[in-house]
Amino acid sequence: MAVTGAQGVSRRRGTRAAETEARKRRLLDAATALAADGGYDAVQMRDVAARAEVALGTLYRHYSSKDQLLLAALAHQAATLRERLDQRPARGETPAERVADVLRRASRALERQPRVMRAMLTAMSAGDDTTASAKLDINTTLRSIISDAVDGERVDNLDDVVKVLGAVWFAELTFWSGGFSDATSMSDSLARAARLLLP
Amino acid sequence: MAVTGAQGVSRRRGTRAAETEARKRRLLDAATALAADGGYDAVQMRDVAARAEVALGTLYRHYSSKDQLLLAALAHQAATLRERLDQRPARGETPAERVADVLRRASRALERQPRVMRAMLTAMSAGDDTTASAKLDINTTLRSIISDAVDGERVDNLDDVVKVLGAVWFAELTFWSGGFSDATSMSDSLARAARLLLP
DNA sequence: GGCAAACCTGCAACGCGTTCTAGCGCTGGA
DNA sequence: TCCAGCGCTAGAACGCGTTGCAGGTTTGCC
Repeated sequence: MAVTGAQGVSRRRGTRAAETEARKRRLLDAATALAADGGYDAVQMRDVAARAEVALGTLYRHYSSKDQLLLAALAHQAATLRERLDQRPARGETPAERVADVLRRASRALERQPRVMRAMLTAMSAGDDTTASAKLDINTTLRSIISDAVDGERVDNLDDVVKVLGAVWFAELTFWSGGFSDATSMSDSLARAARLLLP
Repeated sequence: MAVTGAQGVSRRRGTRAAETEARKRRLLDAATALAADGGYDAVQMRDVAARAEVALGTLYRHYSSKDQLLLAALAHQAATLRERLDQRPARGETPAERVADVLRRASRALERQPRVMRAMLTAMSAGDDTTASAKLDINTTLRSIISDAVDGERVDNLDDVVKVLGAVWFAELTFWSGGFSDATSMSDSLARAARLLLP
């Protein structure tokens, strides 16, 4: 009687490794769905596991903490964003305009699912050492999005500029997620910063 | 027998209101001391209360959550920093140099008690709505420190520049506290940002 | 076929933030 | 002078992240 649920269901579905992948996917989906409803607090590990039809221990086998779980989901979102932006490159004459355009589009995506992103950002800014590499990864993706938008033109100190813009982006996201600043003023700040730093 | 501890001790110390203030102070001190030893995790509400010789309920009466407590401690530190900087104004010929100088000094202070500041930053970036005003407050103090350093000189878009520098500062602090970037590279990034943005 | 290792499941248990209860003493106003 | 109410204390209790345990099943290697 012990083993019925997931394994029974997926008995004929594929290889063991594929099932494991599917389980991890379900876990990320479940976390995202719960975050969409009630934000960070609503992402409760027992619920995530239940919704993904997976045992709690298995959840912890794949994602060693709640923050790791949410960061993995965030990394997935960031990658998706990057792909979408790759397909429709930024518009604008100058680098500053293009960067502002990209960041504005990104902000628009946030507004659609504010709770989700807030939950993930909460995980992002938790000061846990063990999540450092996940965070670095996400940060790299964000920077690459910016530097793609600058594109073509030669810009002095490009790396530094991108770093500063990445920092501003991150800070604005955190402020927004902390509740004092709406998405509009977030885009505005980013656009202003881009104008200050880029031709 | 129930009421002996704190009240007994402070029986002759002062007015009721003064005792309350003293208790709040002890709570902040206890939180800071525990943070100095073991960081965020070591700041356990029961321990804070015990060390301050105050009942747990009283701790919660004054600071309605662990994050509020740490943010109050952080606000106190920020105010102290500001005073110290007021007494010894920033050095440097240009605004950029002065800003870099101030931020470097601030970073130095962090290195002295890294765990404390990391614990407080963890609280700062937790996405809790109820702490928004405390965070805003701290942010205002940090910005005022920057804009004092720019001083005198007329700078275009001063407000925007200060906002960007504040954002970079915050982001760098978070990265540092997250474990990937040491205090030195934090000052460097800040100096570079100042140079990009200021004459 | 046999066996160890890797994965899962269900479930109990622990730690710590937070809340709640009951009771006591001081203080300020009627 | 008496009493309402606030601020405090001790301590129990609740919720949720996290860990541990005792099985079962699958897979890869001999």
